[in-house]
Amino acid sequence: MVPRQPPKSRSELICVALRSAILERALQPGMKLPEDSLGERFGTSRTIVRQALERLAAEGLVELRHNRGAAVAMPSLEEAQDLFELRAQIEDLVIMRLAAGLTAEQEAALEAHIAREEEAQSGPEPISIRLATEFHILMADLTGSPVLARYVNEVAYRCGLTLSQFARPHSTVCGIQEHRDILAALKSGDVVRAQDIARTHLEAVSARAQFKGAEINGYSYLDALEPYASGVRNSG
Amino acid sequence: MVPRQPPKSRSELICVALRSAILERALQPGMKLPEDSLGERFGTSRTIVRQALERLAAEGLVELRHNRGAAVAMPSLEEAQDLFELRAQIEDLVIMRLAAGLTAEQEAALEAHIAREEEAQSGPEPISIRLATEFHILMADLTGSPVLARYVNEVAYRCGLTLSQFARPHSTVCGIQEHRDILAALKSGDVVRAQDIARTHLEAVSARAQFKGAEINGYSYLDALEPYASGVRNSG
DNA sequence: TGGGATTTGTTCGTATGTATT
DNA sequence: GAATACATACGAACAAATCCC
Repeated sequence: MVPRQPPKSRSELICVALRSAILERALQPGMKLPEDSLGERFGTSRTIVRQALERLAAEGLVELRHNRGAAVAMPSLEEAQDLFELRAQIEDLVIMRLAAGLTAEQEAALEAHIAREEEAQSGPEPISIRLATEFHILMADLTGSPVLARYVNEVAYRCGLTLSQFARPHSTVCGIQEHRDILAALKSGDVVRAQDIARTHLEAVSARAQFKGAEINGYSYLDALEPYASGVRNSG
Repeated sequence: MVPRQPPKSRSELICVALRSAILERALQPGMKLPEDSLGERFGTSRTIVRQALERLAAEGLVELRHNRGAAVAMPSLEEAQDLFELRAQIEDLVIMRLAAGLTAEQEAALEAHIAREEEAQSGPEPISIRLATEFHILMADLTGSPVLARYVNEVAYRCGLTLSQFARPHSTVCGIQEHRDILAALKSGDVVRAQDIARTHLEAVSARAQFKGAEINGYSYLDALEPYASGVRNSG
């Protein structure tokens, strides 16, 4: 039973790895991303890395300065606020669709994810942070709309990046209970209430964040990247 | 007085050209986009064309099938509806910001655009179609928020693509009067009314569209592309 | 079915541009 | 301020997959 190898290209895998690394704050805003060291680390040539970086730049996670290399994007505070506002607006649509009739499978998927969040609570903090964002991405996926999935995915990742830049080190971004509340509201079928709860949740997340001024330093990103890279190398 | 050469890369210029071509329906959904012929047409190598195609694929305007080349995307009817719904939701934010206090420059810019739409009314239809979409993109630009500008831009272009696939040949997508109404509502400062008008406008556009089944044929895209290509070649 | 032609995926070398001493 | 070191931008060529007859 082959695990249904999805025909993902090598550069897509690198994208996924870098996105996770950014969301888990292993790669912090401002860190440089030279093509050849990444290529060496991921076991591929610069061309592939370049593709990945260009894609991430299109998504707003990476800044690509002409002839000056790539770096993890450093969104401004204004951008951060715009992103959260936009995200709430888009997720309204997601909530609306799910609340209109939550199937058993959808409910099970959301519960399974919350369970994983609970497990991760005792583990390393970056994992919890990533799972918290991915709960929202899962909701978007469950709508079955590629359009919603795509944009929630992108905006949520960018929000995660802004948190990495502006949030205090140990602010509790998680909010597992709030995810449980959202699920309950979805089950109730009350669209407006579900939207309210989700919106309040997002506002709480962004409010918990904006306290620390941006600080960029500490550069040993290559070691920080190792766990993400190995997954790509072993996939040939 | 040098016309301030914008530091746009060659591939970005090709992106812009292809986007315009798609929005003006010179490139229709399903048309193949071979790297070689595009490179020859734009006077550059395949590498650059490839970058542009990858970017357009990330934006959802182009479908990139592994080892099978690129083609203009063929969104499903469901996707089309999702895109218009999402677009209305995002543009709510745009309207909210502009209606909160429209400056003289913003007003002038919108009026100038409407004037151009009026001029184009007697000219070729594809230009009118493009200008109609770009009115919305201009509104997003005028908010000064790169985030809003970016996503309205992308979703609006994708909506234009869906219209190209599903709208009847000579459906009047334009609605210049509706744009005037939006501007008037923005000037009045009544956010809710402005949002209502904009939303109604978008619903009207998408309603005018969904009548024709998708039909793909007629392939002489190389000639159709010439006017877009020349602008790129002359920019070195 | 098979083979040739066409198109894409990838690598690598060179040129160009930027930062640094 | 000039020269050096470094990183990216671009293009030509090779290899692999697909398409078409």
